Amino acid sequence: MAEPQWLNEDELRAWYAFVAAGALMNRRLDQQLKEDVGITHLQYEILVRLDAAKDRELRMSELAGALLNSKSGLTYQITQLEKAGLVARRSCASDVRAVYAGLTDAGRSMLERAAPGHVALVRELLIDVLTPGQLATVADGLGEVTRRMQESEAPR
Amino acid sequence: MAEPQWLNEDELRAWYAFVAAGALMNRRLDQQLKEDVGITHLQYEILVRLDAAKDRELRMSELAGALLNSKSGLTYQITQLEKAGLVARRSCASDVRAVYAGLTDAGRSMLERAAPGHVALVRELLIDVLTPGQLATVADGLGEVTRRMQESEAPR
DNA sequence: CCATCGAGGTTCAAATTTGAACCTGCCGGT
DNA sequence: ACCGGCAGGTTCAAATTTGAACCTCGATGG
Repeated sequence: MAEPQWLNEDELRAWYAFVAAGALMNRRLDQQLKEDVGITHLQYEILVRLDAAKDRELRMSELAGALLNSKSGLTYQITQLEKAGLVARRSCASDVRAVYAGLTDAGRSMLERAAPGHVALVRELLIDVLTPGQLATVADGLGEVTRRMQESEAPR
Repeated sequence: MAEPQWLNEDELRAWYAFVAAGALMNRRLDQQLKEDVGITHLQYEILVRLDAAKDRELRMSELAGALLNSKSGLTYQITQLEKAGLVARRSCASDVRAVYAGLTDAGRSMLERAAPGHVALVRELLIDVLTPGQLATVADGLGEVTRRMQESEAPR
């Protein structure tokens, strides 16, 4: 069998830059959102998806698909958000099993308060650091990376 | 005050590609390493750093700096790795407070077993999906992003 | 119509992560 | 030599995450 194909120096640089940037970015965003408005990055993302959805609501499974965590994790987070009054569960008429999570007015207002600071930080930490060309490359390259991973997703 | 500067379409694409790729990648690597050799990606990274270090050992604080998690998180992981016999703690002669974590022979052997599959997956999911040019851009761009975040690290 | 399979969510226990104390012991200033 | 501050790690409780088991239905093929 062939020797494993180790990463050369450039590949290693790219790999570590990718991993480190992701981790640091997440930490920063979490921190800022927490001290700014008291929610985590994950919760913020949930609110964003709901806000963007038709009627500002989505089924749990749709949310779980868009986000990247497990079903039970989503159940937990939605419960938290519901306790905080930012989201409300509603059962589905046509399918008794299904559950919709909908953004409440408080949730919408939270989003409005959180978004400016969040976006500004994303801009400061990522967008503004890259040239437009680099940004496009990242979008294309990592977009393709993402697409492939989603396709080959081991169906759990 | 100025309207918050929202992200345009390209910026949004880049941002989401970046976030999604990071999350999916981590999930995949964790899965593979776990079912392959029974360690997490984080633990793998710890072993790698130790292996690369002089005398195959590092102080806890050095490790914590290289990795991206909290001090207590590292204590926990090192304890786990020590239970598994992959790492050994050793106290420092010159500074009683300091603790060294060193790779054991079992740890080295684990790394040798884990690395080929891990590297192959990184290659398959990221490296081989990008063109050399894209790879270089990612290394440069995200490298700079990482550097800036580390510099401006709010000293905790 | 009936048995099954599988989808949609939740629950539960176990593993992990985090942040805030908390100990010790190094160090600089007085 | 003595004190206050801080660096290096650990501990502890609380929050989160994960995966497996479970429950309830909807859809499908006989």
